[in-house]
Amino acid sequence: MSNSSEQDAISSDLSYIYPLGSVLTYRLSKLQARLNAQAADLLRRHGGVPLAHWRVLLVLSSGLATTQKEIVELAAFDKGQVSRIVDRLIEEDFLVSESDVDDKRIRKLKVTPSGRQMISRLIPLMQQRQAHLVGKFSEDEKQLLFGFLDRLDEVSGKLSL
Amino acid sequence: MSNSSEQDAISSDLSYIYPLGSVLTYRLSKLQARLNAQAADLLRRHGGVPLAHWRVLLVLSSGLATTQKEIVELAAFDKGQVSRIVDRLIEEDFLVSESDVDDKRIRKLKVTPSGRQMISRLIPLMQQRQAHLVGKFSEDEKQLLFGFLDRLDEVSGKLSL
DNA sequence: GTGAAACACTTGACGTGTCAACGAATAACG
DNA sequence: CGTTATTCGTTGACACGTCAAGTGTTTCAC
Repeated sequence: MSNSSEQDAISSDLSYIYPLGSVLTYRLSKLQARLNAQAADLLRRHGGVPLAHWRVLLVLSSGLATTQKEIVELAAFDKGQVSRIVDRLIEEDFLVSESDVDDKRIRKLKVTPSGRQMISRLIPLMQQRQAHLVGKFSEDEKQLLFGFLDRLDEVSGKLSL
Repeated sequence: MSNSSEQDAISSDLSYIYPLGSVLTYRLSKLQARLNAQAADLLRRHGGVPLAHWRVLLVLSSGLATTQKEIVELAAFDKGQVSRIVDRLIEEDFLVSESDVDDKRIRKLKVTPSGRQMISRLIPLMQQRQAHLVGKFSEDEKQLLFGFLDRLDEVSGKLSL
């Protein structure tokens, strides 16, 4: 039943990570996974699109972005991913694109009626979900939570270790 | 400059999501991405393995798991992913497996000296990182933060919408 | 025993996310 | 002007994550 001394040394070094539930990054990772699954499930069951497609469509439909660059800036998505997702959304007739008159690099994007219809159908659900998620938090608690997230954002940059 | 009335209707429905930074799931998603990138970068720069491989290796090296099933249960990873990662770790000589004598379905896993050496080298870094992340939080704040995460876990299950 | 169910793991398919190299077009500078 | 730099977008490569179907093994009920 005895480990080698080598193994013992490592085990004791590691003891601090157990239970895993007390490691922040682990907790966040799991929570995130569950929230994504919840959203994806909701979208799928209601005949919607994959989650990432939904997020792109949502930004576009808001009117705050009409090009891929703007989507990338607004939502901090990867431009490669956005490029591919836009392709898919066009194939599925949720978007159309036309090249800009002044700048031929740019694809001007527009939500089609079909896309708009789907968004209208799903938005109430997503609103209900948001309410469900933060509904039990008081204003003060929300403030506190977002403050914590801000502080974690600050230390989540490059490390010089 | 005027949108169609259809589009206006949707835009106003969506107005609540801007700025995106105030949407919880968006904030968590971005934070998570940054934290993962930070960890992955740290591991890569120090000649380590990909993040998911590291997590599997860490659980195994703790001695709390010796089979894939146990890893999956302890860390809530996907069993398919674990299967593939274990394959890779064996190829790279960080693990060895032998089939259980009593139950031929089971792969008993053991960290090799080579794997153990890499873990020992990286653990201090990862500890420093954890300290960096939560270092500026007081005990009370940590308590509060984890409490919030617990409450979010509770509402992140299946929705019947 | 023998067949059905449960189990440990594998595999395939797909979606998500990141990075880096690249092409085409435009902007900036001499 | 024309060269150089920058920008918008595309593409390839890979890691990560989830789900479901499939394989072989053991367990359990009968």
